[in-house]
Amino acid sequence: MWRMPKLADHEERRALIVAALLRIAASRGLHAASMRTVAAEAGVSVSTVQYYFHTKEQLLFAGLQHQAEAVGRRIDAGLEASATAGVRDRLYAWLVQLIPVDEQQRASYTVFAAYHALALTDPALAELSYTRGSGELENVLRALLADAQQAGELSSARDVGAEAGNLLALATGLADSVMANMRGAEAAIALLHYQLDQLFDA
Amino acid sequence: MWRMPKLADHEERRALIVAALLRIAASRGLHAASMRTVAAEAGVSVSTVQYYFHTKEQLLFAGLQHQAEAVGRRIDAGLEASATAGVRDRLYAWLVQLIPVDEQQRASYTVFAAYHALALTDPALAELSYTRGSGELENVLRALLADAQQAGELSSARDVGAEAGNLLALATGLADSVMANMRGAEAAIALLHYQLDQLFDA
DNA sequence: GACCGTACAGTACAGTCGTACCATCAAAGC
DNA sequence: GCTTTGATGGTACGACTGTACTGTACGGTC
Repeated sequence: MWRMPKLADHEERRALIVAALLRIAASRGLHAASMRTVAAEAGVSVSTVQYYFHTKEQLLFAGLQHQAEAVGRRIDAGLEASATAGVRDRLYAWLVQLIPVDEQQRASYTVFAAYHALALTDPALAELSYTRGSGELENVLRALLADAQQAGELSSARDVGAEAGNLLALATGLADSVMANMRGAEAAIALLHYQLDQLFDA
Repeated sequence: MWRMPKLADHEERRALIVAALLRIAASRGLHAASMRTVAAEAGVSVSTVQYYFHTKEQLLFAGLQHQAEAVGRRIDAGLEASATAGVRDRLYAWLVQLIPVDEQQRASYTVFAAYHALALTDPALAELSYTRGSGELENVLRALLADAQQAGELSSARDVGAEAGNLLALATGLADSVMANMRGAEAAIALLHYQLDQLFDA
């Protein structure tokens, strides 16, 4: 039996365990993520999970934090990849990251939905998930729209604040509809394109 | 001690227990709804809950069904109340029902979110919640928009199918943002009005 | 008035939960 | 080489879970 080197990398071990937690949450639901199932999925003992996350609450918090950071990174990456494009395309590149197109993004959304539901009845979780950067997303959109307006791409009659809020809500709602199997991801993306056309062509 | 009359009204007793389940789900979360807590909340014994819902799964299903019917009734009522108004106002009356404005609607949304999250990892629940009337909502919207187009209230350049989908997604996303404390219900309603203005004034 | 089915209450059981505790084993410091 | 300490496994405990089983009081039927 191979043994861990003595002074373990705490960051790495915590990441290993959190990854196991998120895999279980995505496949079997957050309610199925117990100390024992997470430990088994990570290939360690329950004591090891306890060692790095003293209580289950801390483990759950770490899972949410990890998830939020991963989503944030993905969105930023999408925006940077289109840094040289026009504002409309940059807006699209940003918003389309919210639509679950592949299995990984569906898994990500599933975990997020579970935490979201939990936060609605758990004040501690709510604070962790909402105060942290929920309004930031809208600010990024607002800045992009303001750029478009200054560049003359967007009619000055539009309210950038309202448009930013509505675009974010639209993308969120479309993501919901895809997860609920109301339509495919391609259909949701087509609807997103349609809305951006209405916004920029008028 | 007062006793139940012998031949009990099954509909009524089931409704009593389901109501207790939904109260717990809204206040403490669906994970806190066990056979014992539901029984205690309903003021009956665990055996009584078992008697009317043989398994916990059946109880959960009944809870979702009850919730879906309640929401459906509320939306229909909002639409009927504005039956004599113009299409734009009817559209608004319909969509605004999705925004959680009072504590009861917040509770309703909390329960729905919990079931939604559960359904993402439970095929049986998913079938019950999605195949049943998720596309119907969009059809109602589409019909309203088609009416508006025929009446000349809405530009014929608009794609009623896309607009219906996007309006529903927008309302869903706005409801999300209100629940996440990103903004108040009034702000969400203002955004909804803004979008309808864009749709009908252009 | 005997009998049967309905509508409960109480309880027991096997399993899982989070967590606390103890043992161990390898590396580091002296 | 011995001791200390970081990292881990194993296990036990009390609480809680869903469900099965048993008992029993009442209403309706004959």
